[in-house]
Amino acid sequence: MVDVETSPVGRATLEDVARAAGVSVATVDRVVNRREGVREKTIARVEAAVARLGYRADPAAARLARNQSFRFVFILPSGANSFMTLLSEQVARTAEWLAGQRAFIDIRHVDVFDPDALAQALETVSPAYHGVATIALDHPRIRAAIDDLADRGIPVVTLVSDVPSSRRLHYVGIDNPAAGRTAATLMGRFLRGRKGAVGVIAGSLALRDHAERQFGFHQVLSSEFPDLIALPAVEGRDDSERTQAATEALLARRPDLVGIYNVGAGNRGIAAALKESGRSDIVWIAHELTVHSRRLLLHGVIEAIISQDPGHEARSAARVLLARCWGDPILPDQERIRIDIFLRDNLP
Amino acid sequence: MVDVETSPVGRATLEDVARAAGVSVATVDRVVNRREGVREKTIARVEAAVARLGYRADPAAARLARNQSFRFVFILPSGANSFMTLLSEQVARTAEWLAGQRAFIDIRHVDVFDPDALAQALETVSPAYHGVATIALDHPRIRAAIDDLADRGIPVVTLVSDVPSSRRLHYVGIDNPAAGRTAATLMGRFLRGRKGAVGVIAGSLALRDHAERQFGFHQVLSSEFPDLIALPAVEGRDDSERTQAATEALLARRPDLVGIYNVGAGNRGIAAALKESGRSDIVWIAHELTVHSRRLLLHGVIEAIISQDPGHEARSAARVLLARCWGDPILPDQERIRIDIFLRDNLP
DNA sequence: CTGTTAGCGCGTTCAT
DNA sequence: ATGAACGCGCTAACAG
Repeated sequence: MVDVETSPVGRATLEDVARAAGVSVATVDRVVNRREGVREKTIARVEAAVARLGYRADPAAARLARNQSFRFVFILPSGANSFMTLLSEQVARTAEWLAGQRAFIDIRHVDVFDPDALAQALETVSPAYHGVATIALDHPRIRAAIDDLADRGIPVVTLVSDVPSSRRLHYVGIDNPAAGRTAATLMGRFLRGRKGAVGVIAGSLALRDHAERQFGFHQVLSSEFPDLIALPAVEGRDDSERTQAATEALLARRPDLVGIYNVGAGNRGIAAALKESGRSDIVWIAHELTVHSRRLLLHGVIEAIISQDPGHEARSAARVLLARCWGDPILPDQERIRIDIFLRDNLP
Repeated sequence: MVDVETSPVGRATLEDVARAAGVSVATVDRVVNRREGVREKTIARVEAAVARLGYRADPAAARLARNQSFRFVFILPSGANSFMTLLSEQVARTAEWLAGQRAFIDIRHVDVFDPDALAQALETVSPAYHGVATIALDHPRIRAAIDDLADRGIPVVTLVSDVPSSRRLHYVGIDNPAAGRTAATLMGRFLRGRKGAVGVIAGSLALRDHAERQFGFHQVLSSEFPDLIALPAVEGRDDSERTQAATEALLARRPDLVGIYNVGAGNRGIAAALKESGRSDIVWIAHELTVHSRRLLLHGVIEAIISQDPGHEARSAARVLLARCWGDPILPDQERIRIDIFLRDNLP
């Protein structure tokens, strides 16, 4: 019981510092918050007192005194697959939480496959908002709309899928090429000793996250697992029926199919096609933990799920926006969204 | 751009409610905080006003007015392997964060392999503390010490390794049997088509987390992968040298060894033994992402790492303790510690 | 340049 | 059973 790190209890207040430095609270406030109009000498005196007393501002009191509130708008896809529904729910929860921090979230839904609709939504964001979070398409008009908001002083956070060339404040989501590589490594390892083709299904390669995953997957599979051939991606529009049709075509075309990597949604369609075909030895890796993918994983139909935590993402987007409004720094560690791998054994 | 969920901006205050209900703020406060001494009729009137205005207390103002601060003590192992060092760092960071919430953390270090030292540390916790977090041993004297603290009104949170039969407030850590099962599934899948023995190395089976992981691993490996034989666990005391010796003995004893599952620390010892033996085809799965295990994973020596996020654990323990002090509910979703799987592709 | 002071929304006496 | 008033630590407007 040596080595006891003890923290001073009972913190110093602005007034304590003022007294110690022989100045008024207003001056201390100016120094602490780096405002204009204080002599160098006074600054030094105050800073010495701050250091000596170990003063740290009480954020609760500051927030109360500042008495501002903020409004953010989250623009989410309306074509609600299970993952997007989860995300919307988590945004709603986050909104409740935020209300306690004097910040408020409005939610708007737009068609994610329609760049014009999204662009228009972004272009018409009311100046009453202090921040925007959205699942963006990487498209020139969207990029312009984001840059425009930035010019108007409204920070934009991209969620789930990034627009790297834009002036968005921050991207909240996983590293999608890495997610694709992760899927490829799992696929290759799970298929050890087998030869054949691996099908890749995406919602749309116009979606940056899907394209990036696909890219990472092909990269690793072709370089590390020469016995496996990753097929060019087919598109299922994140929709069960179309995905089922695409899978059926794939199964018919490739009798040598040993694996399927689904980059997007529509897992129920794949399950149906697979069941119907009777091919039970196909290793299937999917994205996003939802009620459906979870069930398929538990039944051994899906072998692994690569996922991202929608709750973490919603909270992170809100924290980043809020930090920006308060001028606080963000903690990159806490905001980093992990690439989760779920097997049936480590399901939450 | 239909479907716009708009939240009311500009929240109602206690005073607004008081005015609306025709009473004073003190009375509203009594009703809202469920204090004694208000007539049924008045309560009803106030609650109606609360509902009508959608009043929600401002936690910042409440904390400020209450003007209390709390002290917690974290009792951590002194035998610092890399993971424990990471955890200590994260606890220190959390302490900084907490200071902003008017709560303070002291850190104590004790020998984790000595139940008496830990028990004594717990038994002598000063009544000045409002909560304790510790990596506990599951041992009668420890259990008694925890229950004792609970009797004294000091809540205890167990970290990383649980003491389920005690009256601890909460366990912050992963589901260890599930972690073991996860390791087994990965091991079995990665070894598809191969036959042989799989070695299991633990720090000590007296540590509940290690024993549970070992249990889960054996359970799944024996039931799902009949070609693989999980050997009884050998102990390495979470120490590199002893772990190296144990691994060398294992390698010598079992020429049919195809896999190693290390439940605890000491990975550098295993790496040394493996290198020296020249057996490069052994699938090795380890626990906890540290600088060492990370390097081994990147070099392809370790195939997968099962991990838990020490930053999340430290913050979670603090949040749970704080929530208890404030009488706030905890959000199980946010406090659940995930079983992370890292391959070289999804490293943070 | 620096000091004084009135709130911010809620908790908590102390009166009534 | 209810109300008035002060204080928590900080910000901001104004005074000097």
